[in-house]
Amino acid sequence: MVPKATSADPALDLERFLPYRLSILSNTISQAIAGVYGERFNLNVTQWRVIAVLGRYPNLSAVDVAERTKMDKVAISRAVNDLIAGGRLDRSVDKSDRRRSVLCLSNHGWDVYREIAPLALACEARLKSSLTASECDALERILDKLTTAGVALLLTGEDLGMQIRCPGAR
Amino acid sequence: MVPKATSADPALDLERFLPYRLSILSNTISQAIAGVYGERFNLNVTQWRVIAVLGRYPNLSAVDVAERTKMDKVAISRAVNDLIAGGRLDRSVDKSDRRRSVLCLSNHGWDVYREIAPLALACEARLKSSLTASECDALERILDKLTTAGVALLLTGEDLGMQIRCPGAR
DNA sequence: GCCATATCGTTTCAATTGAAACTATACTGT
DNA sequence: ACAGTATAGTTTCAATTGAAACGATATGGC
Repeated sequence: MVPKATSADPALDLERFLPYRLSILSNTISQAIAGVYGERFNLNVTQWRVIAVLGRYPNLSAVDVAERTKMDKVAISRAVNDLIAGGRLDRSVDKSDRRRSVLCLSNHGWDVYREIAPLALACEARLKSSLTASECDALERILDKLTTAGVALLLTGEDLGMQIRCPGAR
Repeated sequence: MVPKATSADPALDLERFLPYRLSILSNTISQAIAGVYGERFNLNVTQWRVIAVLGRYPNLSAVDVAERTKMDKVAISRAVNDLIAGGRLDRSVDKSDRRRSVLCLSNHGWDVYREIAPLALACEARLKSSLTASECDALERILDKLTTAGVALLLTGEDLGMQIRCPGAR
């Protein structure tokens, strides 16, 4: 008959679990924004991010874009090729290092950027408008802190179990 | 030329863009936590979530689990079958509706749950420990508000710039 | 009872993904 | 100059994903 939380733990409730809630929130927002530009411009998330970063920082190489967007270089490679095929990106070869390509938005790409960027910012503004000004400030701080803590967890987290739990076990 | 922000927009800077930062944060944390249980228990994210929700709310059907975890029912179906194959889940048929299965953790599944749940909570605690108490409180509120706003954006957001149809299509 | 429609869970299939291998170019030390 | 190593970007291939079709069961209207 539906025991509540069987063992001694402080109840792991998925719907209150921070990592899970962040995942739901992030997916919901990404989907919403993708709905705004996806249909209209036929862009996927990776392609849009490439355009966004090149709109802000032109003349990056593919690896630069991958680092800035924190996305996989294979994904970037494919997105870049699709964008070039769609006439939204121009690629040239770096004179001083012929392995590197130099990417920048074409005129058409700039049109797309100038049309979508305000929409994206409007989405963000609408989300933030649900918060008070001080919550908005807090959010900035919190995101920075959590991201730092998350990266630390990623690097050192493997030994969480040994450190935190079960002195006798394992 | 390297224009800063070409048009009239207040500069869309990906690294400061809320939806993007949430995505990075969520991915970083998910990866970190997956590293904690993935290797040790050979579980993927979906399988772990199924175990988590069944540990908290036993005797759900597969569709119930899908709704609670907000994951795809195909993904749940596969995760459930893998977990049963691994002896971590028991399935029986609902007497009053023979389409429905009734899922609950096996003894082995409970062992896994009791071992991982504290680890997951420890991860969460470590993340939260980077925040002050009041930031922690604020985060709860903010996540609720943003999730609500995000869902609203998902449903109505298409007319942000102009009109686009179809809630739920595609 | 019988038909139409809805739901549960699985299977199929085509698209997406990423790790590893690969090509081409660059750098470093001798 | 050469060998060895490192980096940029692409291709390959196998695993993962999810939309749609599906079989089985259930429910509501008649």
